[in-house]
Amino acid sequence: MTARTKTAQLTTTEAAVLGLLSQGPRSGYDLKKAVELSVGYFWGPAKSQIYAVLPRLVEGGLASAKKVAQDQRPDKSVYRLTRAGRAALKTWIEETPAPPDPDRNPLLLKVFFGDVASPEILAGHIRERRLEAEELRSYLEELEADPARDDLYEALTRRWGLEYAAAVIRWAKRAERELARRSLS
Amino acid sequence: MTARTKTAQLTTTEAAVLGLLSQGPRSGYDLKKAVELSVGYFWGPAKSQIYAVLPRLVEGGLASAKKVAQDQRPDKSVYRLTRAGRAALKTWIEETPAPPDPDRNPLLLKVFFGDVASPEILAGHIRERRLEAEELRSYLEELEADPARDDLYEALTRRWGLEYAAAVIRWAKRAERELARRSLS
DNA sequence: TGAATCATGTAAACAGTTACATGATTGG
DNA sequence: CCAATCATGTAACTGTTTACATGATTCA
Repeated sequence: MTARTKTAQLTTTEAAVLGLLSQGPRSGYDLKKAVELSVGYFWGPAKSQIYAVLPRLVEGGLASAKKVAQDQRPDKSVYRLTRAGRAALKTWIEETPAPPDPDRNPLLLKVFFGDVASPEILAGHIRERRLEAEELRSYLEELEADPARDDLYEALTRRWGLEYAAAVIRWAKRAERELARRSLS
Repeated sequence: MTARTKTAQLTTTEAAVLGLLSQGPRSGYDLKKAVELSVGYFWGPAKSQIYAVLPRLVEGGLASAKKVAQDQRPDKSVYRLTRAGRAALKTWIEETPAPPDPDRNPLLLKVFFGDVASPEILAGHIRERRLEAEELRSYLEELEADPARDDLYEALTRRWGLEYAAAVIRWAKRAERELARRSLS
């Protein structure tokens, strides 16, 4: 009675890996790269976890592994999505409830208790967050210009990123201004 | 050589609890309530964790505990921020780097791999996220109307919430529209 | 020569959640 | 009478991260 992995639902990272495998077979190493280039800004697991997840998927029949010998490169294992894997991904997308958002936001916690600290330093943290958002924005705008990427679902995620970045930037600018005023008085 | 807790830096939940204690002494139970009414929408630890954190803070000298006997109510322990606690909170706010944002967003992962699933169901998930955001918005707008709450730092966090909610709503409306179109074809 | 890339993993720790446990008092 | 509130905690688990480990090859 080795029933177990059967209906056990996926972790988010497992789902992310299945999702990436749905775009084609990849090794753990490839997956790590693929994460950085696509879902990285809203889902970025450590590489050790990718390697931990893969055998679990194989065990559950959601992916298959094939050892590929290479010369002048270390051997690698290439993983491929199975039909069961695709079905599991579909179920995860459709049925697993996504936790409500906004979730945990440590920066906001700093702001909320900001009167305990120096307004200048706090403004510095906010400024850094704004710079990050500005970088994200230009990265996403570059992607947007690329005509190879006009898939609806990619566009939707990208536009969330842009919407989010715009919100951060607008908020941060105002907050920086007001904290600067507070510093003076 | 029992050096240990000294410079060990705070977890985010510890910082959150110290922050709430900076507003006055409270019991674990009070803290749980206070979380819900203030930082709850961007930091909401389980009550079991609040109870776990409190003795740790006392051990580290960041808070002090006093048992209060009550009649017709269970006894309680009331915690008070110490001077060291306030200093630790300040250090956390000023020096602990906040992880970059956007962070983990499972809904976005669903959208990104959306072509594996049904557009109607996906649109449903997005709609739910929008409804959550609309609720958050009206909650925060209510707070904004309350003249007792015109503290700068509270206002800054509240405005982030409003900015965020607006971004979600705008994004979701468009996404829902486009997915509906996709469903038809 | 030395850093970066390719390639895979293990071990230990960590922050946090869920479920479980108990029991009195108040208010509808 | 029953649900909610008051009040505190433990035990088990989960998902994830960080640090450690190894070693070949390519390129500046």
